[in-house]
Amino acid sequence: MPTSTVENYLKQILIVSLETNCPEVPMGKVAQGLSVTSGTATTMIKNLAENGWLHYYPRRGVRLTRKGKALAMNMLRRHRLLETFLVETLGLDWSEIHQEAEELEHAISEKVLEKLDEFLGRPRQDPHGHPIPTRGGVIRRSSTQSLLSCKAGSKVTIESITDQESDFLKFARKKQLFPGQVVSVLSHEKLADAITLQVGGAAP
Amino acid sequence: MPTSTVENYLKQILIVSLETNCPEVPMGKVAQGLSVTSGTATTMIKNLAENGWLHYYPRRGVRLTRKGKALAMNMLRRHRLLETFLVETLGLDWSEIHQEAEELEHAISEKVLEKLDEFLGRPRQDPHGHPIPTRGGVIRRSSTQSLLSCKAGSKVTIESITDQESDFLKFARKKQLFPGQVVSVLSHEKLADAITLQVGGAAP
DNA sequence: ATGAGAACTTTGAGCAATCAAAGTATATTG
DNA sequence: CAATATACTTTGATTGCTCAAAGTTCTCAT
Repeated sequence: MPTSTVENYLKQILIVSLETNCPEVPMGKVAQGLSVTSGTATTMIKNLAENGWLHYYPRRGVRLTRKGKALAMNMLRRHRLLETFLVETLGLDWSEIHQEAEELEHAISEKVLEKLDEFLGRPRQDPHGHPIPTRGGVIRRSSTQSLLSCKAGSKVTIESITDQESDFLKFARKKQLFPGQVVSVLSHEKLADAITLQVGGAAP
Repeated sequence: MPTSTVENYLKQILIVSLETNCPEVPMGKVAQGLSVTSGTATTMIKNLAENGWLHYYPRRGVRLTRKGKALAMNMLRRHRLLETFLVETLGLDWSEIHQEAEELEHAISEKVLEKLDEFLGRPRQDPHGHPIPTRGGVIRRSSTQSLLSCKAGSKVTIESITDQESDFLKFARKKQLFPGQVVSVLSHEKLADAITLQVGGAAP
């Protein structure tokens, strides 16, 4: 039985590799994403490599094995199903579910998870718009692109919100930025790493 | 924040003190109930005493402080609400919910617990017939007595099933022993620590 | 009241996860 | 190419929880 620490490391690595579209993840991203010192990450990663969860390429990074990826996908499934449950069934706020699911995902058994999936009607997406992996660990590759890479003047539909930070989510909700919403890209401020949007279907 | 180990120790002590109707619980019961060696229990208990969760009377036992009892009651509430959810909402089997709730109870936040309570319609009892403590930590003192203490010939209603062991619960269900069921006590076999029952409302 | 056994405590050790700080390799840049 | 900055690893220590085994205290029956 992997500890919940193991589960967290593997999930974090999977998330980064999905985000960057690259299976090899640098140590820095691991440590940062888990809020541990880089020394801690190195020690832990060597341990995970010894147990066959991933390959470790010193000073380069880390890559999940088949076994490691399977577990990480399962964690993502747990997390996203739980988030769906918390919003759909219990009516919790969009901005507060991430932390809750983060805890529960380590405690829920496969059996309860399946019942929950059934109860929720086997949803495909979580409340953020992210795809929920199947029991077999398959995830629908989404063809989304970052808003930052959309040309000024284009009109797009928000598919998902990647940032899970509570304050950002509150901001997003206040500005009516959620999955399904249509926005127009007015202009880019490359220097400020920002863009200006117009929300809703109206022309710019 | 208490660790889940702390939560488990306190809950176990509360359960024994409720069962025996005595606030002071001997070390042996603690170690046994948690499946740890007696040495481990001693070490841990001293630590809990230092942190104000309980009073420790060496070679005599242990007694929860107000603070300790509050947390323990809260754990019982979590456990029983979760069991109710697992049976009522997800349709899990009576005999398998204890272990599931045992894990989840440490991961669920106060906020989610309240939403769950609301969702379930603020139930008073769990599927075993045990009372669910209120948010304030109050428990309805049940006036039940053990079947073993019922006179032969008497006819009683089962209020709750105390033993949570999965095999016993399967047996109980097969024999139709569940909360609400009416049984007649036919005879006592004191030596075998057993009784003979007739199930259902029919006269003996 | 004493000696055996039960119940409990102490001691020494290990494991998993963490940090701070010192050390090493690699990349960047003048 | 050398100097420096960045990224990563090593080392030594700590914390929380656990066990096995040795030691202590208490109880109770003879």
